[in-house]
Amino acid sequence: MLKTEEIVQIMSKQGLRITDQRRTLAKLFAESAGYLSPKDVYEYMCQHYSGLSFDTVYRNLRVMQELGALEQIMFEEGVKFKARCSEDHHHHHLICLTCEKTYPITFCPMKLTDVPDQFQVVKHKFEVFGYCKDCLATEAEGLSVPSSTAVEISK
Amino acid sequence: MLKTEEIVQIMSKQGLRITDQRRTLAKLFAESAGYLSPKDVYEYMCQHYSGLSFDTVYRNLRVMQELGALEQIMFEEGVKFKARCSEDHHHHHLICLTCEKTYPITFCPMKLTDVPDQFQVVKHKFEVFGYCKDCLATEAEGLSVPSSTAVEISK
DNA sequence: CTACCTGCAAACTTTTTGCAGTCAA
DNA sequence: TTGACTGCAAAAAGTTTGCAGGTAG
Repeated sequence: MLKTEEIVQIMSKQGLRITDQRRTLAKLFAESAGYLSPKDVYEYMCQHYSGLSFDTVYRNLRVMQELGALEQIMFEEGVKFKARCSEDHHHHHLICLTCEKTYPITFCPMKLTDVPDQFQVVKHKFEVFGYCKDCLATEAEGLSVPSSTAVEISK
Repeated sequence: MLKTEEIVQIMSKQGLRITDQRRTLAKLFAESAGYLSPKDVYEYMCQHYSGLSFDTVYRNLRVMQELGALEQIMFEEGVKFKARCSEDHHHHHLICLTCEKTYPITFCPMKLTDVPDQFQVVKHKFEVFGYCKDCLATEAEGLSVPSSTAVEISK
């Protein structure tokens, strides 16, 4: 996953101004293991910026995604974002259903897939969902609090 | 893909009343090769029922999905629906980006995937996107009209 | 200094809910 | 006949846009 400074660099190099808010956004995503919904982001950012408005969050999420700093994924519950993977080689993900943290899978099934009759492949998606070791352990302990996707970040 | 009567049966057996509108819905999905958004469905149904309201479409889509007659998938552009696959064995899909028609892939990569360290797999998704033979042919002919997802259905 | 960024307000899209009349079984 | 289904209206939720003042570079 990208580090705070890498995300800031991406924005800076593309001509974006690095405001306090955008730096905090970069830090939030750099230190979040899982996916964040616009609402998650808004609620987190509100703790640091009192007069924050939802539209600015949307604008920044969109810009950061268009610049390639963030990845956008559709879940059943709606859109979510996380920092782009820093690994440059093609890979897939295991995704924990509890904490939404992702783990890389190097294996790509595409090479082994028999594509029928003149179908021209453009892209593919291979995602594995389940429960990660940590969340299973937490559950086993009988703790009712799942590890949250939100993170504590010192501003 | 399920046939009209199969969809109607599913609804009927679960205690739903088979209204004219629901039968038409069943027929629409049975004869549609691709995915349909709520809007697509609404616009199609409007041609047959003048006073149709959007909320009824939503209600019926939700009910049919909960009964297992329809599959619901999130695309970048939003939710879409199509009739459940009638094949009973596990499979995946090639999805055409133009007409959104799907083609089955029997190969499942899950068996070959090395899952790390105590990750408990619950489900997986493997989808291949591209252009199908028909749409490629249409494009090659220089025709600007992509084969629509909507279908002509005699009421 | 200047163009970009932000908050505010409002519009817009998508989806859900309550209610009363209508209709399938 | 009766409970489920539908249309209408309105609300709720999610997202986008225009504008005027503020700020990074």
